[in-house]
Amino acid sequence: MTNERDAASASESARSALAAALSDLGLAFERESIQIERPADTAHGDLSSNVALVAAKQLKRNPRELAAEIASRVKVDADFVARVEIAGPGFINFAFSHVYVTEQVKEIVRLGASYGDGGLGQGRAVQVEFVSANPTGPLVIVSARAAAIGAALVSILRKAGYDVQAEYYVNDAGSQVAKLGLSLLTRFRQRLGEDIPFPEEGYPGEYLVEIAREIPETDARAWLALPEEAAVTAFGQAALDRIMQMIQSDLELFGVKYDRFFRESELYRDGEVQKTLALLRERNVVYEEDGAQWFRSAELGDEKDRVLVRSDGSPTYFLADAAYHLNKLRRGFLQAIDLWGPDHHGHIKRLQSAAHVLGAPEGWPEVLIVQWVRLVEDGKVVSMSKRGGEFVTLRDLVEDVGADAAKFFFLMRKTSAHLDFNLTLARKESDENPVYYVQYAHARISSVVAFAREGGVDFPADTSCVELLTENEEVELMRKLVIFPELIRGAALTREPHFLTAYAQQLAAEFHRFYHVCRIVSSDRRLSEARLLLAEATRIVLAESLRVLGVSAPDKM
RNA sequence: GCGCCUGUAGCUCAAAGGAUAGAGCAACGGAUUUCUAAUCCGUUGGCUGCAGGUUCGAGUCCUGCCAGGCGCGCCA
Repeated sequence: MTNERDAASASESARSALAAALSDLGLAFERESIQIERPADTAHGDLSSNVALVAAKQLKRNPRELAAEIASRVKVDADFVARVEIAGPGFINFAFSHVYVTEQVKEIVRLGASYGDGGLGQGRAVQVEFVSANPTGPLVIVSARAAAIGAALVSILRKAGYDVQAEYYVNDAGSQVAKLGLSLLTRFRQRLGEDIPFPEEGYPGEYLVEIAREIPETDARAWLALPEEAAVTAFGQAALDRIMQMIQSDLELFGVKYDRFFRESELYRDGEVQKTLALLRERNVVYEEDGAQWFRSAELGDEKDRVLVRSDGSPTYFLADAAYHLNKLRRGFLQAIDLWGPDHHGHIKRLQSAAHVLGAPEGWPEVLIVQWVRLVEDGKVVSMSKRGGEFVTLRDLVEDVGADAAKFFFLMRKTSAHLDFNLTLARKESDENPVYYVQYAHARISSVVAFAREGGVDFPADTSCVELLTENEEVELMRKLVIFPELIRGAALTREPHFLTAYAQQLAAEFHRFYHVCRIVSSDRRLSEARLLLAEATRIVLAESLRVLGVSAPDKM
């Protein structure tokens, strides 16, 4: 632990105090079953427990009276808690002491970016696999959302203390490569002036015309001379390589980084697909029917049985996917999170049941469905398909609204919910746009710090002056700062980055309020230094919130 | 037909089973001799799709409807 006195330990302190009070009253209550939560309304204090409400039911007592009795016996650590109060139907509320809150401000300034780093993960390995779009064209909008969410999850989990690997699964095997090859082959022949129709099953996008223009003519002519199947394969590989380059440069443009691009073809090359099939056979979950080999997924909770090997002997995508996940498991990822599109939700059961048969825990891997995105412009839904069979791409979006706004907007909504992306709003560089609102707060602080230094006021070596921060706006801002470690923990546990977009906006709002009411650089030197420290603590937490969301924190705007 | 996701203010969305359901935008009215007005303050706005149930307590969990999206292939 980098920070022993963070808000989590404040909760622990409150829990211990309650447990002692309960046992004082002769009530047997398991310590872990005492719930401590953070009230939605800050008027209800900083921490709250419903233990009296729960106990009252069992004891058939009046909850408020019981709460009063418990509260009167609570002995709290004054370094953490200033007041204990009864409220509502019988909640016991704790208010942080001023000492605790101001100590946290010092702590934030001392720790810098590592404030909020948590021990939740305890260094455990987690893999997050996201986007993994088929390499048959540029990344489209739903992939952009998955990229934003996946990258944010990776950062959040890392901050929460997990050893995280970000991976992209490249489907570079199977029938689509042949389709892609045939498409490029046709485009190349068209480039040579042949008047031939484009295959109906092909990928009609303009990008293949461009690739057909870019590939060296001598190479391509040599491929054309090969037998048809070999020719299609050669063109397919060429298309695949170029498209993966496009995808990687799109991701780079978006500021999303991976630790590994895992190719499906590796699984075939290393015989892992066949080995996986053999393992499933050993477990007696495979049978043959109509010349195909089936997985008994219906017995394992799926709607029906699924084909592993087709009657023509070729393995299905599902078998390869099972092999891929066995590979993940063997790489030691006891936690694996897959982000999939909503059109794949029907695959969750079959994959989890196959993985379970192969030795994974139940419910492994965790699959998060990233719901569809609709683009809205001037109040109307924008069609995602453009001329020539192309779709609005990640690159189009980034060029339109910028990577910061795109990411922030994608992360404002919970992952499982449909998202209407308001292009008109995202384009605006004004106060209506939440991402600028947050970034502006950061820039404003940087500017004020610079101003203060010019005037000879700097961060003091002796930080005890923060005790002077007693104005309402100062206290509210500090209370917002100290919950940051919990937010990281919560976002990591629920796998929901949108907690942090909401938090960043709230924190920015608290700062702006504080700034408006409390002049930072004034003739009172000690107070100026104290406020400068508070501003800096805010800047640190804002910057860190934005960093895990993948959004830049500018010093000037 | 079956399965998954969604339904909250005019719009976009929060609320990890808790207290009077909150923000932003939009609309209207205010605030600056001062460190960034891309800011702040205020007002208006709600039968949380409908009906039951579980619970001390339900927007949240369960059941049934209604509406929208997606899926239900020896495609990936």
